[in-house]
Amino acid sequence: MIKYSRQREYIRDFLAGQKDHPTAETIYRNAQKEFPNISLGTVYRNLAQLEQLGEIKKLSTGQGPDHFDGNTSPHYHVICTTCGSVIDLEMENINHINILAKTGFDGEIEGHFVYFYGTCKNCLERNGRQPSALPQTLENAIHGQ
Amino acid sequence: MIKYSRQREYIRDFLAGQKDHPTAETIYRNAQKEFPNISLGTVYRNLAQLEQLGEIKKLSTGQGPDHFDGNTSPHYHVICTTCGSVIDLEMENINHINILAKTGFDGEIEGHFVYFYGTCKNCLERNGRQPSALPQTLENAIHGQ
DNA sequence: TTCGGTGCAAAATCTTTGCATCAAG
DNA sequence: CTTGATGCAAAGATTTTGCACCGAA
Repeated sequence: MIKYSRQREYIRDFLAGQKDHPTAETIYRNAQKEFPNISLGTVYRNLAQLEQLGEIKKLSTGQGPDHFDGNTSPHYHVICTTCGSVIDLEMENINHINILAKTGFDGEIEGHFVYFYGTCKNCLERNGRQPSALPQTLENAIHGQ
Repeated sequence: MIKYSRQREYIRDFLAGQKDHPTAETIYRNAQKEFPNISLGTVYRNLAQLEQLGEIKKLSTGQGPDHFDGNTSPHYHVICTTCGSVIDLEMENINHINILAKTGFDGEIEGHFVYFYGTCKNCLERNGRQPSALPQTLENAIHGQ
């Protein structure tokens, strides 16, 4: 049985009010303003719990720490390969790809994770719209999973 | 300038011959059969280098260690949420989703990562085709990124 | 000979966990 | 009271790195 905690409420509310997608570390540093003695462990435990409850989503970008999203409605994200930020994407749903996947898989397809890679507006402007400042690593990683 | 190394060649060849997608640890344990003193650091360094060269791909599943794929042709993967294995998927390309993404993003879309989640044939048979043995965590994570 | 690669171990990064104590129910 | 939540610190899991030595070119 789950008990109320001010720390958990803070984390939920903080995430709900953020349009970016902070990491545990960022959430922790903000929470410290209100709870000077809060620990990172508490932040991680609450994030895990909130995710279980379906009140937040964890975004694993495959580079660096996970990010967290207080918006649980279905939507996709772009990871800016220049600055690393994780940005909401308004886009029609693409659940039809599950059906495509099913035809080629001898088992059950239950869902998908999709992350787009690209360059955000800010970074485009800052870099004078160069062809692609992608690290080779990502450049190679991008097509085909 | 890159110099030849037997260790790197072994890793490349090993990956090319695997249809599953081993982790660095698994590659390491296999390499030890041929190079009893090889170190995990060497494995990681060579994997990073091979990825840079575009000769292998890194698959970040968001749970546990990264997996590596010696097949660099465009294709997608299913992660079995029961046994954790990463399985190749034959499926028509879905690059059109980049265009959908572009219309909703004020910046450049350069590519995407897609991972499907589901249950592989083996696990379905082993578990008598239960509705879904998904951990709640994944259940929540699955729809919408 | 030169300089990239290796083995080894230490460190870095990110996340989880044991435990005594605190506080919600 | 009872039991979940917290703070703290230690430990875990994964990956990276410094350094002295080895080996490819």
